[in-house]
Amino acid sequence: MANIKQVAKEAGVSVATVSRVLNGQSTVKSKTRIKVEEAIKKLNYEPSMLGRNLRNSESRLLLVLIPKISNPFYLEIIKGIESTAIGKSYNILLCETDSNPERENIYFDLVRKKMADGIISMDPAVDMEALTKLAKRHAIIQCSEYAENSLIPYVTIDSEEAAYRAVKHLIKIGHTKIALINSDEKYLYARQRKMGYLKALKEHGITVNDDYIYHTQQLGFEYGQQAMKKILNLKDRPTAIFAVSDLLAIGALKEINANGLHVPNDIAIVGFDKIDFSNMTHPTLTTIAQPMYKMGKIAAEMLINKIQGKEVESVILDHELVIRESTSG
Amino acid sequence: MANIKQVAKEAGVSVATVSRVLNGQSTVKSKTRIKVEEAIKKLNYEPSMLGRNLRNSESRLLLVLIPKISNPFYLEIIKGIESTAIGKSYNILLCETDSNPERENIYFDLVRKKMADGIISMDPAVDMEALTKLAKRHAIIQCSEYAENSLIPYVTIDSEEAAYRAVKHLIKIGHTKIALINSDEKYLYARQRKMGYLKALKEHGITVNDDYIYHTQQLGFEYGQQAMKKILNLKDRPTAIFAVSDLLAIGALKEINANGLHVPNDIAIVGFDKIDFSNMTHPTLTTIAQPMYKMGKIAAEMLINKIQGKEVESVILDHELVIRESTSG
DNA sequence: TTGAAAGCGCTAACAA
DNA sequence: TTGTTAGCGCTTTCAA
Repeated sequence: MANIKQVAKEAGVSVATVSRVLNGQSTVKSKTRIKVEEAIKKLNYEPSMLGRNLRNSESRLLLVLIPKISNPFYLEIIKGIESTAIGKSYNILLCETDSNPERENIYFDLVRKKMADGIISMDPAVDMEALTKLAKRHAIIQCSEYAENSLIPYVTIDSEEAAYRAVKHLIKIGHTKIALINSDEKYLYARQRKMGYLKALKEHGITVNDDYIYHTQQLGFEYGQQAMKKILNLKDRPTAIFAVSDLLAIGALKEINANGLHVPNDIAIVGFDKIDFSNMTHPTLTTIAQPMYKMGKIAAEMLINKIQGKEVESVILDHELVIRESTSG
Repeated sequence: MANIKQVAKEAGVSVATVSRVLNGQSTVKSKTRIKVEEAIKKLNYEPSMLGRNLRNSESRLLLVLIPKISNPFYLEIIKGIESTAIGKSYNILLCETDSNPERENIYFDLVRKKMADGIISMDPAVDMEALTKLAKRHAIIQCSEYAENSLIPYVTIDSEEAAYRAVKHLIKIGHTKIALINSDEKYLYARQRKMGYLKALKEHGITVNDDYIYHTQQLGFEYGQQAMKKILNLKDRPTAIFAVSDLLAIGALKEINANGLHVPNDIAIVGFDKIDFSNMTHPTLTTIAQPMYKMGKIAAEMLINKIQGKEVESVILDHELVIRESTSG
């Protein structure tokens, strides 16, 4: 395969001139430019990113860390990241961490070894200590998930407020016995969403029933199903469920259906995330919509700015309650 | 950040020796090795892939082309690819083509520009002409989707046989009025699955009813829903549906449920792919399971072999009919 | 407007 | 067992 030297020779110019043409510099006489372009065409030349990247000391690759690629919540965010990245000549490396520090470290290594220029972390289980350390020498942004008091910039929504609105909606339509299917409270978003839940109950004078609060180890249908199984076994069964993720809500819904109960008449459900599938369940799921595409877009812009050495500020985006069949007969 | 030269100086050896230690060559005296390792630790040195990649003329990046990242069918395949790739010190670049030749071309460029060492294509809509041309100079493997008579190696299942079995199952449980929700027949797998459908009907002396055959533009819930809407409007309604993708089947199921009909009593459904969701629907979905993880694993192995200049042979894997509630009262 | 030359960080051939 | 050195393909400084 041809290299820049051969093109230069073919065009009868120096490699510097070829490089200038490649990079669209205006200091090249158009006659020379044409000669070079013809040589490029003739030799079927494609500039190698390997040489360019070494010279520029960059890889033009962005790492995106997610815990589970199977969680559809991340899909739109990733799209937002990618389209922004591509627009600025970056590509993204999608990394599933499985919330496993070892796998995480493999990906961190990619940055340390200059194989990637920066990281967008969406893993709530990320090793914050390691991440913070890495952030001293490398560009890192947190997206959706973040750590309080962290110096790493983030883009997210107000989870507490969103949960508060979701639960308030359930109260407004007449429910007082409202269960919470939460994920592990070691995650900030889980704590925040619980706060919102408690705030709504308190505001309406509803006593908190500890039997109504469940935690799952992971986000996934099965976990929602399991939690719902226990809830259905309660003597004093709740009439509404707030799940902190659509996946959990869908699992819960599945279990309710399987027991011959009716949603929303017997039990109403609210989820969180507005994944595509939440509109395919029977009944469709009331849920909280996050501006996922926008979030991804902003995260990518923040990261690229950071890579370029600019100052970057954290951002909190709006959310929206989407009322569908699972809370309205 | 430290480079190899500084490490060499610190350790009092040459860069060649440092490189040898880095690459685990056994020709280094252990005393020297220790000196070098200490220097590496002291300077917090991380070898740069940029230099190494240029020198080795490789990027150690594999491109994986999929049409839609939102189709869960690809998830397990991707996992299979990635774990195999990581095991051999490759990373993967997941590329959503949207079946758009322009986006495709952006990704092809990555290979041309040596930013990636090879491609696993899973896009049925890929521009085969462009792909074949690219395959002359670069390593390419087709996974799941492939072109007949193409010289590019592939790993896949026997789609016709799988469809045949699915439809035969419906016939065996008593159905004769069986509709087909197919995707666009410009795709090979769509033609093959239709062949299987026809073969099963023919074998049992069932006349083909053209009103029972539908094509969708894309794979997605909505398209299955739309097709089902039309089917439900038929005067002589079928009693069973074979959809060539779980996504279509789930959309169809949604529409049937929404019309107050019962699956499988009123209408039975078989899908294809055994995506996770197919076990979360109400009722759960009978479907064809493909060995997705294995398929991904093999594709990655084939590609890496190809990159290393080895000969590679196409592979056809087994599938399995998974009978669940949507075809058994 | 163009060219010569240095150098990004690494590996490997060759020599010692 | 180790060192010297060329060179992978590119960009950019400096000089002309």
